[in-house]
Amino acid sequence: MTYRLPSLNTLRAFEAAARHLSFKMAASELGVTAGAVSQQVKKLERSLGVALFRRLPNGLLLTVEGETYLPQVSKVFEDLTEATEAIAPKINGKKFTIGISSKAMALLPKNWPNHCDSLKLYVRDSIQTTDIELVRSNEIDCLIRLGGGPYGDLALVTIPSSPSTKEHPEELHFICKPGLADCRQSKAIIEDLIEVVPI
Amino acid sequence: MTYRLPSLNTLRAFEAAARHLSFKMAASELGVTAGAVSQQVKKLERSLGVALFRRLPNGLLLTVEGETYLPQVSKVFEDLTEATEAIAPKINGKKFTIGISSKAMALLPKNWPNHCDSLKLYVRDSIQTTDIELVRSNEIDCLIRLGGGPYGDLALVTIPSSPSTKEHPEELHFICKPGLADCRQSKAIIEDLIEVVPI
DNA sequence: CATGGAGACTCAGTTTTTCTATTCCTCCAA
DNA sequence: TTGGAGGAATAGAAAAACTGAGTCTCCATG
Repeated sequence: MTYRLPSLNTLRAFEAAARHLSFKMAASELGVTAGAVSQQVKKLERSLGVALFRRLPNGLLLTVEGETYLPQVSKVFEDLTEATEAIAPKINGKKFTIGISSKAMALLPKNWPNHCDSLKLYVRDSIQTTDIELVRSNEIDCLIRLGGGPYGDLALVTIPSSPSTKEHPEELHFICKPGLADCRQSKAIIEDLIEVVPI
Repeated sequence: MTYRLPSLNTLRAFEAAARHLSFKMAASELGVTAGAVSQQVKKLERSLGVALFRRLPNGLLLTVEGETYLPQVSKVFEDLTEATEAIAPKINGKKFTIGISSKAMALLPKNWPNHCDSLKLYVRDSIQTTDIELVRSNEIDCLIRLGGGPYGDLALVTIPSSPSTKEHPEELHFICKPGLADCRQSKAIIEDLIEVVPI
């Protein structure tokens, strides 16, 4: 069976843009510029012969076709993610790697994190402050540390914790590339941290 | 939700190669060279960190992972094809376009083909013999004519019919690009022709 | 044993695609 | 009216994909 399909990579641009209803946000998720997303979506629309977005002055809206297409494309990506993770020991060259500072580690239960295997996590502890560079260079996927910043264009999720005084807010920071902020692993880790960190 | 996926276009190479258990045949289906397929598959395997094929001296075999992966990837392509055809008035710029010569048309029932809408067929009749060039240039997707040839690297399916004498074998020829030979539309048309042509 | 064919691999070089960076435009809100 | 936000368009740069030629191994044939 041969399939007549649009260029599959343009579908990623569409899916992200449709989810966010914004080329800019989709671009940030995918780690490219908004122009690139715009071009990819346009290419897809041209090859399908149908408009997927309505470009309004104040943002994007899906057309009927886009509205129909989006959930199906998302579903396909979910299925594919699941199938891929089931057979692949590493995606993009490695497991999801967590860098964590000693101080942050001390705040967490001894056996944290619990779900290393099922989520394919790999923990590198005793990461130094300067190591947000490791995030930028893709050496690690995310960094968990106490406070600090700024982190430039990296995504930051703050997990509140006590005892924290105004002077020394001991908040955990979860830092990663924007495109990874809400992938399965990130979300699982963040949820877990919220649960596990002493309030 | 962000998805950590391999390059989607490498999946097409894998899927075709796995279905045929041959890089060469996959290449022909995709309209590229075998080297290109080999490289794409290798890239996929590297990014997943797992071998999908066992390269035996006398051909290819899937590994356990490949065996697991194939049906899921195929399923995804099917779903995507369906979703895409549902919203797209044209894939790759147009409906599936049939060119048909006057003589061939005369051989067929008046209202042929019946399934134009559901299969998104578009029929251009009175095509000339020389118009296999229209197939090469993607102007039409397939050509239906009486006998003739040779067609070079194009795919040919012969539909036998009578009355045909040794001297003037009135066989219908279905000609298309190799990559389109067994797509949904081609298969439906060919089946239909076999049914409809007087024996 | 040659020997020739088939199919996969490699690698350099080219072509094609994709991305960036900049500039422009429109709309909206202050 | 002005500034900001977001999308569109463009040229040029960067990256990815493809080709084509040569190599290798295995197998079938004579």
